[in-house]
Amino acid sequence: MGPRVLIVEDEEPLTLLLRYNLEAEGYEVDSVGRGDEAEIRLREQVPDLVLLDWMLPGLSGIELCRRIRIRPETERMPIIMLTARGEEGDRIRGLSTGADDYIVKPFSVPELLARVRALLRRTKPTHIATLLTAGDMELDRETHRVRRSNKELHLGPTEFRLLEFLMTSPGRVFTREHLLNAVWGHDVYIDERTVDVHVGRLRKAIRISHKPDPIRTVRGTGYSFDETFARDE
Amino acid sequence: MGPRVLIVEDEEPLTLLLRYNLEAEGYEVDSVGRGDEAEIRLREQVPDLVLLDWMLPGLSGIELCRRIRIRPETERMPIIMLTARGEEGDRIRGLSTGADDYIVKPFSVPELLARVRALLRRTKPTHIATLLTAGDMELDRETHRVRRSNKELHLGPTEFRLLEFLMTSPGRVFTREHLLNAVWGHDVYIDERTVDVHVGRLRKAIRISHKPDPIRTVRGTGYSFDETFARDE
DNA sequence: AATTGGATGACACTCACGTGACAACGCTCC
DNA sequence: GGAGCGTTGTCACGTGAGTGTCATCCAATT
Repeated sequence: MGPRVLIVEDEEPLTLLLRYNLEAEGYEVDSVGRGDEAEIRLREQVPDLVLLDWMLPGLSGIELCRRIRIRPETERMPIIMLTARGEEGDRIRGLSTGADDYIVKPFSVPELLARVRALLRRTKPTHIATLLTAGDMELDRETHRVRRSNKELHLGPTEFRLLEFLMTSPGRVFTREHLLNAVWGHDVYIDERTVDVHVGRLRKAIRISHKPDPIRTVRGTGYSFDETFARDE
Repeated sequence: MGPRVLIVEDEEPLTLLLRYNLEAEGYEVDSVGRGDEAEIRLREQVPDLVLLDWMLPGLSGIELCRRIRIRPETERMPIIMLTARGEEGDRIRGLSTGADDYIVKPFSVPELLARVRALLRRTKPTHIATLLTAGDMELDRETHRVRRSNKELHLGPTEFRLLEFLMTSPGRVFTREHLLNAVWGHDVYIDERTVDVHVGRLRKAIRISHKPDPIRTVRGTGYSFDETFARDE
């Protein structure tokens, strides 16, 4: 059983997105929509990490954070704050209240997952795959390096996250909408065709002469990392 | 007993189409035609998912959605909005009063079912078949791949949906009208003969020498995926 | 044989995807 | 500060796969 994560967030779609991706990574996910509910839940069970929204009904994130730190059982439990853009000043207050990390909405899924992993590595050194590999491709989350046939490749940040996300579910086809949510952020307004462009750039970046293209276009639907790619080697 | 789905839709034929196909997938289906009725029904029983039309008599979909999110019992219940073309796009996503997903009419049945499955996978991880298989044929919904005798086949989007739909109810005969509704969309105006052409293309695409044709023509009625096909192997 | 309904090849047309170009932005380094 | 560089989102354009319709041919049914 993986590490337990509690999501405290009132925005339902965001909660689902997070839950889905965390579970896909092997976490045990629980979630509540209100600050006071969260407090009760935390009395029942202490998770390994909490994702805490800044603005909450019932009990504000910052206040909840303070209370968590007071109780001895939850004193050292890692907390990641989710803050909306524009609350810049609040960041510092959030951290000073005792959050271990914060992340600004909108954020990409890989970015969040990276922070979760980073925090859990400190407290719960359960081994979580840091190296994604398929065929002659290798993606190291920790060092942010991508190799193909032991040749180092240069990818932009977005291309890296895109490849990272695709490689976590080889074979699975994602719509452009899904990719925008996962790679760019959960409520950014970006043209869907932009995904095409980045896929194109990614393809170009990982292209090696006489080697097959690992990214598959599914006409009318979206893209996927070709799961047969490794076998074709 | 499968997951329970509530349909809130005033267009009777569409309701029937949805009910029919959802039940074929093993869902427990209930339906109401008015927004205010839906609210009452939801007080009696909370389903696992709601399909909600945007425009409704009695109480608009958007208002109903808001109210659903207010009540604690239905706060986290997945909602899929059915919207007419023209109100589409990011507006709804932005305006979204809490729907988890939306789908634009006209939509195909496989498309809708895919979204229903996706949402229920998160909240109710009851195992739902992602792989359709019959004889030497294999259709993977997740990777969008079709194999026959372990040989990868190439199908266009429409052919894929057509085969997917036929394979979910092996042996059952569908009229052209039914197929148009299910595969193309519930109110597209397309010549019925077009179905013939696509069936022909599908047949050609899945043809392998000396293997039987899995698609059966029922003269005067329509087509079906041959349920004896698997046994003929 | 006549009639009805289905199969199929041809064709025009649409539309989704790939790609190069470009402006805006944020960096770093003088 | 300003110049240079890399990255990003959008657009325009070209191309080819996919789609719908039709005419013709073929098979089944009467």
